[in-house]
Amino acid sequence: MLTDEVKDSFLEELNGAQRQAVTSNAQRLLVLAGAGSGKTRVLVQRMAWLMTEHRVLPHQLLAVTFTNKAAAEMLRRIEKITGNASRLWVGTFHGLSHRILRLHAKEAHLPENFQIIDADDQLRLIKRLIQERGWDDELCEPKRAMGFINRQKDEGKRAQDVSISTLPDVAMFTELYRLYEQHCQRFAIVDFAEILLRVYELWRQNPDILAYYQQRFKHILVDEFQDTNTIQYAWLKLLCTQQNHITIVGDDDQSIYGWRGAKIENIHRFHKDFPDVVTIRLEQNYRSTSTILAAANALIAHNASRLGKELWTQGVVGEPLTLYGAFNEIDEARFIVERIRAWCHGGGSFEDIAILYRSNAQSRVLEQALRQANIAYRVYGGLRFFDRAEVKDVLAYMRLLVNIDDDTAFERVLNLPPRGVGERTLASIRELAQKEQISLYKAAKQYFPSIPLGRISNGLRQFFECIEDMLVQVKMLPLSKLTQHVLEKSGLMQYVKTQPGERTTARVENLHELVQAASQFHQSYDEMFEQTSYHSEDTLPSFLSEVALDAGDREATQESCIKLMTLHSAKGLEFPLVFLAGMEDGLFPHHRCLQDKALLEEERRLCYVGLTRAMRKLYLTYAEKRAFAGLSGVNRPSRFIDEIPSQLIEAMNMNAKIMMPQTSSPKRIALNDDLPFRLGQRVLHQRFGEGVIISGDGSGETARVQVNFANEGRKWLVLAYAKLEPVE
DNA sequence: AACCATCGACTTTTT
DNA sequence: GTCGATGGTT
Repeated sequence: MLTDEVKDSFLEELNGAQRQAVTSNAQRLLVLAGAGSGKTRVLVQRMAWLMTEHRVLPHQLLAVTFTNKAAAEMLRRIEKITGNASRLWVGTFHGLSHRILRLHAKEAHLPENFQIIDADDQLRLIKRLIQERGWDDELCEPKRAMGFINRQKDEGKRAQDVSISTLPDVAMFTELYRLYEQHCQRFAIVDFAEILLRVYELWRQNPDILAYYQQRFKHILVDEFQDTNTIQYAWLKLLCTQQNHITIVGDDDQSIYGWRGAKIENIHRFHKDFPDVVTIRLEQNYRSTSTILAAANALIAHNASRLGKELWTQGVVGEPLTLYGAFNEIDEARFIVERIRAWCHGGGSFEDIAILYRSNAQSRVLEQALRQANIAYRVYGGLRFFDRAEVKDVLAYMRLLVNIDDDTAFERVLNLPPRGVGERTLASIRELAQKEQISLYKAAKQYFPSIPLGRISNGLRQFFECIEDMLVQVKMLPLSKLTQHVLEKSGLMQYVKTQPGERTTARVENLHELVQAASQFHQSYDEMFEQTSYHSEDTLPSFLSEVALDAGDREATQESCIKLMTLHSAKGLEFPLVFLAGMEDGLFPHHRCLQDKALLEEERRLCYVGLTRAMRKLYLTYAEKRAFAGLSGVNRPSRFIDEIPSQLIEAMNMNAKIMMPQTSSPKRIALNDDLPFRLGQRVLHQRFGEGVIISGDGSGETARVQVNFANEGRKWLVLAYAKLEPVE
């Protein structure tokens, strides 16, 4: 445990508010932790404090995070302080819920071998169900259907709970939801949202099980509380009793996941549900210069609905923010490269630097410029390891070995590598499966004898032989050997090697990496259960679950390179030098958010997150003209720039004379003050109806605007001819 | 059944 | 500009 010496030293290093938060005896504690205020540290130390001062045992603590990365980091730090955290429950909502489902599979009405499917597989399944139901996927768009189903689940609703609606879409989606529920239940598959909903229902229906967890967890701690959705809140609330304690940590100003169901209101709800909440604000920032904080504070002050919080620092004033208005996106990239060079000339290093942007598509031009300048960079947030197609293919074979009724896995690998069993054959198998109400694999087996000898029958036999051989090997080989075997026996490795394309090497490497991952998992599994598993029967199901719930951030931490990522993925990180690129109305704030006050406030919070990533120096850049999505548009600098006090910003115009072609100067006049139109303006057109101006071009008689019409889509209109009327 | 060309769409992302 | 889906061709 903790020595007194260590204990004293860690309390000494805390400021007043932090110490209060660490040592509070409140039963319901809310810590409003601003960016860079030492939030994780407080959480970790509070847990250490509880374990020492209040003799709370490790297994009586529950710590919930949103990402595996955050959970791993927290665990690492607790272990470092206390030396023993093995029985501590630290994990994501999904990870913890999954653990509970495995422990109580029977009571949760799930078979032991249930498997988790990811969003990709979920979409495939939904597509298939739409087809089977005989609906047109133009009418019943799979993506929207999936969104609907997941939204219902996130709200805690089953198909039967969805209120009857006269809207045709809702009725259709609800019916699909019911079919989807049936399918998943019958074939033992569980999607991400289901994991949480199942545990919630398990607790509701089994008071004894709930009571066990309520009594066991004396202290519950939740990180990033502003990102909880309805079901997560309900999940937590069930665990809370008069006897146990809960600490929630969050920052309403950094809530940027409203679009996927996160509810800031949960913080208010917490106050309502627990009248005795003690609130502590962590407002001292240890990250940024006071100039950067002043900018961030001023920006976020424009949001109406806030709990209120203002960051301050004892640190230096630092340099002003630098604003650069580029002629176009290429010029913007060039400017950034030039500033990176200057930074490194001044003794800075590449790893200090991050370029942040609103949408992934912006990275391309930046990457080009960086490559040209020979600057090492890494783009974050691409496809994650376990999402790579070739990796998922192998995993699909392995999923079939655990659950032969896993239709999604079956469909994925039936003809992979190609063995002559195509769409037609699959359709026949599907038909039989639906008629007999059996899984695709069983249907295929049944269907097989009726096929005339030939290419198709050969291919199918080959497939069966392959699967049956693997089913035997599961009982013989350890996990890594089995993975290797699946790679060879399926012919996937061979196939990937012979496929043309530049990515061949990377794909082969990924497959080797997967064997490596399996081997690692195997080892840690054996360590955990103090045994040696000679075959994969036990380890494979856990491996697959782990893989499904873990994005696999196994990227080698690059040496010295600059980082490119979206503002969303930058949350929680910090960099000495930050560029916020693409500060243009329409891009950031995104044009889809311009109309709606709540959405605009979320964009502003996103900007706040961006600003507060910077420790020492912050650049804001925008491009007057940007080629985006194939067409070029003229943009106004982001309104967020106007919301930062101008004395904090220094405008910089590099080589303005050379780089700005003459055509660029009168451009913005068309959309400026003298005309009744501006970007984001709602307008009415006689024929096309109502729409929103999304960009403009030219001036005077040739001035034209691009309007996004509700019914007609995007159109370019010359102002002189199209009689547009502004709409309030 | 497998491959290639053309068309259109296009925030943000974890589990 | 790039990815994915679709449709026609071999």
